[in-house]
Amino acid sequence: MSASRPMERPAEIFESVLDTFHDDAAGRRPTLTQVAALAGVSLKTASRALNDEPNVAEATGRRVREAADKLGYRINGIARELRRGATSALVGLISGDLTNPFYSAVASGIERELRQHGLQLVTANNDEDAEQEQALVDAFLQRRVRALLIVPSGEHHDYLAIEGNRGVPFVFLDRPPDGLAADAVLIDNAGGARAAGEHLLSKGHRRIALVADLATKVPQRGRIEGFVHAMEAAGNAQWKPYLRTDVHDVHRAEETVRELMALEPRPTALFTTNNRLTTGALRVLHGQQNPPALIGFDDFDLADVIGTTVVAHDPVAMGREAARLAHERISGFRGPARTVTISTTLIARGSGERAPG
Amino acid sequence: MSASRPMERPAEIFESVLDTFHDDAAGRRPTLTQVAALAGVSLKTASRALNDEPNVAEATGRRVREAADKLGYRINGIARELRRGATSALVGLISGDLTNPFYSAVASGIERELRQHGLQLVTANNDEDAEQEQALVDAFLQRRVRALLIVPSGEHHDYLAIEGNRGVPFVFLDRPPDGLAADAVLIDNAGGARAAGEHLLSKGHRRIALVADLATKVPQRGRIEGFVHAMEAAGNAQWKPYLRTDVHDVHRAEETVRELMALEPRPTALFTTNNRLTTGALRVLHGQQNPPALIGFDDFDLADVIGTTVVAHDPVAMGREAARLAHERISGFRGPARTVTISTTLIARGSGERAPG
DNA sequence: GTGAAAGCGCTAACAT
DNA sequence: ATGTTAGCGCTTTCAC
Repeated sequence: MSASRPMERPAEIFESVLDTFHDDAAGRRPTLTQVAALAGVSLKTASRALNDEPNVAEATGRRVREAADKLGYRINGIARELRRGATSALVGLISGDLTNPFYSAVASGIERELRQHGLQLVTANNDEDAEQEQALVDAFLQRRVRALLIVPSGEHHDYLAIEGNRGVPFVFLDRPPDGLAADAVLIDNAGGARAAGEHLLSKGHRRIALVADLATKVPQRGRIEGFVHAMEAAGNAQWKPYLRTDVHDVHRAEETVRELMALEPRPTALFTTNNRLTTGALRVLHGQQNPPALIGFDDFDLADVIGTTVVAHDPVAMGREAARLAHERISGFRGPARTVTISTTLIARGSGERAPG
Repeated sequence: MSASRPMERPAEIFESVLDTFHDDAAGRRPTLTQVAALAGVSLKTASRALNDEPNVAEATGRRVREAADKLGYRINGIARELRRGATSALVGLISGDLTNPFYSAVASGIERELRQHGLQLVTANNDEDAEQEQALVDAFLQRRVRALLIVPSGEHHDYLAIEGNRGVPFVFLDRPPDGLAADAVLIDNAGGARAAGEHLLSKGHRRIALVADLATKVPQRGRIEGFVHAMEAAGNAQWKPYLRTDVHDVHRAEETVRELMALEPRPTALFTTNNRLTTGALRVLHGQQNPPALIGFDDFDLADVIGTTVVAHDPVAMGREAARLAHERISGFRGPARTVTISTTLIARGSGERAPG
């Protein structure tokens, strides 16, 4: 996997490839004018025939269609879009890497919903980098996408405010917009985390470790706060030495869990605040005799087989809802910004039900 | 796990963006002509300035850029593309649903590689349906994608032959093109499956069950044949009563494995030919006392934790290679169709090393 | 260094 | 029922 190059500006991004285009005459496609000529009709009649517009004689229509087939004609969507108002049938999604099942599930939900409305999804990876994200937003807007769905990496989104005004709807997923009013689809992070905390408390745990990702991200903060809330409501302070935040990848998660388990006294339970961290914890804990209890935020494949208790939610539904909100805007809805909250469910599979010590 | 109803946000927040559309033409973006007018220069000079072309006076350039900023101008990529030859910077990918980690990993590899070259990925889901696939190909060609990457569902691809000739490169992933010559990136299915068979034989297994997906698909046939080849080379025929094909989803896989394990005598080992089927097998076998040996084709997340022996390959690399082939065609390469084969590795993690009975 | 005119391939408006 | 004319917003001649 090659390292990413220094960031290009969007204007350049789309030029670099066009420069490499040598041979144009060879691959030039037939135009509507040529179809019309072959069929012996005017441009507009050919257009009418191929678009199934009224007022075309049966025989004329057939002749045009035959000519089109013969030439291998395919309508030029770019020209059509320019003429129809320079706005495409594309909807952009900017998110993290699709190898993360959360993002790919979201993308899948979006794609399915958009398809219902004849819209097409264009995906791009922000590499969890705010600058890259902004460049992609620029690139998409140049492309005249109909809407922009963002699982934001950057914290401040006020640079988007002007765009929202000009009629390109934005929908934020997972993290709320900051600096502008826009539609959003969020997870009930605090509620899910509180449920996890309460569940562990109810099994008698007190020394509960919290392993969290970057505390700068709003969803992570929500999960941390929800957990803390549960602890405080129960008057439990014994978890405090076991708080670990800013654990951002699987490797660091493994290290962190290993360190936690080496403490005296060691925690009797773990709560990991996303799928990556849960994976790391499982790698360390699996096969250990007398492992601590474990609850992970985010459901994952084979969690049932491994027996991992999780705070589950539905990322495909998130994508679907986001696409629905976007489509309503595209269709002309002009109301105030809306927020859809995706609920969470605690699924007990064993790991979260182990008793302390 | 359903979405709650949209909620409205506090009144202070939504005064800003979404309900202000009373100016000139509601959502219409400023054009280069307007920028030029504001800067007091001609259309062409504005174009030159914003595209960093030579022959623009320092001061003129600055004036134009200021005007563009002031108006919130963003170049209209559609108009540019039309003028430059009606071909976009988009590359299409048609595959199965992205919730399948194989497809999302492939998509991720493609996206990363394309980005290096200033190309953007557009994804679409064929729903494993040949008709849907053909419709998507049509849609993408109308969009004037620069290349089309396909993990095909349909068996016959001769309907693409005309297009390939017209300069839109196709790259097939996972399944070879049928009916036309085109680049392809394939997995060494037969080799990987043979290795799995030999591995199980070497541990002393003879009654080995083969659980395969739709035998109509070429990759599945390759895996079945590779396995059979290993059995025949070893002079083993005892596997034959345990052959099960056309098992297409997790649920059927569970049923099938359950049925196999109820046979007398029961098989001492299982080989499942893709990630879905392996998942199904694991659901049935996990926690069983004295489970059969198991090898799965396709690596998967947490296979190390569960201890599942797999025939691994690198789907991200598949995507990367496919994008590379496509980019070379886009850049003018005109040679004959090429095929890249992705190798497989057997990763022993325990489940494939269990001895018979 | 700058500008005027032409036209990419299509559709909308207004003929006929 | 069909044709003519005019652009969509930009880049490409070619002129100054």
